[in-house]
Parts: sequence; C-alpha cells; structure tokens
Amino acid sequence: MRTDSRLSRTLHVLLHMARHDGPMTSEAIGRMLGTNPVVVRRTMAGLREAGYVTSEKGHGGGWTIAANLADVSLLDVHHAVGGPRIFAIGSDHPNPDCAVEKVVNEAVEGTLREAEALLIARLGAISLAELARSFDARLRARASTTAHTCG
Amino acid sequence: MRTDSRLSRTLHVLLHMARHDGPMTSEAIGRMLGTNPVVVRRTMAGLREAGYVTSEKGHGGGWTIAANLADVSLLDVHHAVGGPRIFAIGSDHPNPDCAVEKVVNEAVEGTLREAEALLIARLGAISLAELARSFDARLRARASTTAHTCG
DNA sequence: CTCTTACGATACTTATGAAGTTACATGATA
DNA sequence: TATCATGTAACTTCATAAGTATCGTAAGAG
Repeated sequence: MRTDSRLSRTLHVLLHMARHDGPMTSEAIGRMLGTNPVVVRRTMAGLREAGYVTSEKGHGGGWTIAANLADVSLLDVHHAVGGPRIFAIGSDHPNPDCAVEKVVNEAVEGTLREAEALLIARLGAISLAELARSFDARLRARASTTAHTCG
Repeated sequence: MRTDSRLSRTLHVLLHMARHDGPMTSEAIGRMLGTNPVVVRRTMAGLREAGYVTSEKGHGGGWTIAANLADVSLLDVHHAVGGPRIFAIGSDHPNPDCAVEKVVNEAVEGTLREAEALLIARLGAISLAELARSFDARLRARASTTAHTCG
C-alpha cells in the first residue's frame, strides 16, 4: 500500500485554514497539496461529519474551520479522516488452531498494541492549537529570514 | 497494501523447526502456512543470509535452524526478513518548503518515531527461546486437554 | 431567470508492494 | 541417471490510498 498521508495532509490544511480569512475552496486546497479537488472533498467529508469544518456551496463557498483549535487533537483528526490502519506489519490468520502460532501472534500483536497505545496517547495529547503555536514560534525565530508558506 | 506478515509467519516456522528433527522442506512449511514453497524460499532466503538457518538441496534436504534460539530476537528476524516498513501512515512529501507543513510533519513523524522506537525495543527484548518457553508453559498448563499444532 | 461557482457523489483508473504462481536451472542423494 | 529439493526470474493477483472524469445540486451574481 501506498503511505496513507491523510492525517498529515489534513493537519496541513487545517492549519492553513486557521490562518485564512473566509472559506477555502477544494480547488485551492488541492493546489496547495499538489492534488485534486475530489481527493480533498473525500478527505474533508470526514472532518465535516465530525463537526470540525463546514462546507458551503456556490459563490464564495468552500471550507471553513468550525472548531476551536484547542479542542481538536491529532488523534481526533486521525479518527475523522477514517482512523486508518496504523501498521503495515502484523499477522494474517487470527485465531489459529496451532498453539505455536498462537504464542507467536500474541507476542507480535501484543507488542504492536503497545506501540499503538503510545502512538494514540501522543496523538491525543497534541492539539491543533499547539501545532499553530509551534508554527508561530518558528516564524518569530526566523523573523529576519524568509518564512515560506504554500498557501 | 496487504498486511506484511513475514515476521509472524517466520517466527511460526522457526519455532516449529526448533521442535522438529532434521530439515523441513519448503513444501512442508508452505503447507503449514497455507502457502506456496516459493513464498517460503523467498522469505527464508533472508534468514539464511543472516546465518539463522541453513538450506540443503536434494534428498533429505530442506531448512534447518543454525542459531541458538536464545541469541535471536524478534527484531533480528524482522531485519532478516527485510526489515519492512512498519507504519501504514505517514507523510508523503518530505522536506516541504511550506513552514506549516514542516511543523506538521515534525509532529507526526516525531510521534511515529517514538512508537517505532518502543516497538523496536520490545522486539529486540524478546528472543526465540522465550517464545519457545511460552509455548512449553502453555503445553504444561493444558496437559489435560488437547494442544493443537499445525506441524 | 439564468449563468457561474463550488460542493456531493459515483464510478473508474493508477500506483505500490506483499503474496501467490509458473517455469526452469542447479545441485545433492539414492 | 532419476528424483528430490533449493535458487531464481518473471509474471499475476490482491488490497487500498490516491488520482481522474463526469454529472447532479445548491447558492450567489448578474
């Protein structure tokens, strides 16, 4: 499988939306991500269902943030975009008859679950507001040089 | 992508090999895993290169364990089978120009790296010998009932 | 009212990589 | 020398995110 980049992409988009007055169109967001408006709508649909953004049709329409950045964690976004599979490795063949295989599966999957729990905890502990603050801090630190942004 | 099950499968095979007198053929291993001898050879090739198993051609040939179970960790096996990609999620687009994207990527990939480090540490801490001991313990605990094995 | 804009939805294609398959060469043993 | 087993290459299948094409629908502009 190709790397699932929905989380990163969506975070990128949300932070830009937060710094943007008025709605952003799927077209504009797609240009930002180097992709296509349909891909954008597909991913943003989950955020709309979760109530993090709203969408408007017609002239002046597009996507708008509808949540407080402090109230949305990276884990929330992960779930909103489909909560996709985290690991590329694992065991096919759950519930094996073979007792050897059971021991192996428990060891491997137990370890994966530990790593997943850590990942989930960390993603749940970071809010969009904190990412925005990191960005602002970086801007201030580099005030003398150029700060590039794709929006 | 389909789940990469090379680690689990290989561990399963190695533990069976450890309890088996004489070489096991790719044919027999394939039957055990519900797959094809060529898939078995492909995966076992990495273990042979790492020195964990040997292979012999001809009558009475097949695969034999060549290492002490206590000396091989699950991480070693993971590496031997190709050290495949662990995560299904991530960010495409490394080294972005956009400063917002940089902040996002650092947060997401930093978190993934933490989880990966934990996973690596845990896999490195478990030896094949420990899995074999877990299996034996389970056998003893269930001595009264049936203990199924696929080999 | 009509045209344009933008989302909504469906259906299809592309890309990627593990797994599966086919076929044949090579070496070891009986 | 016939058989068994690995070694290797080339190809197909499968799953899924991403990309694309197209049409429908709602909202504002004129």
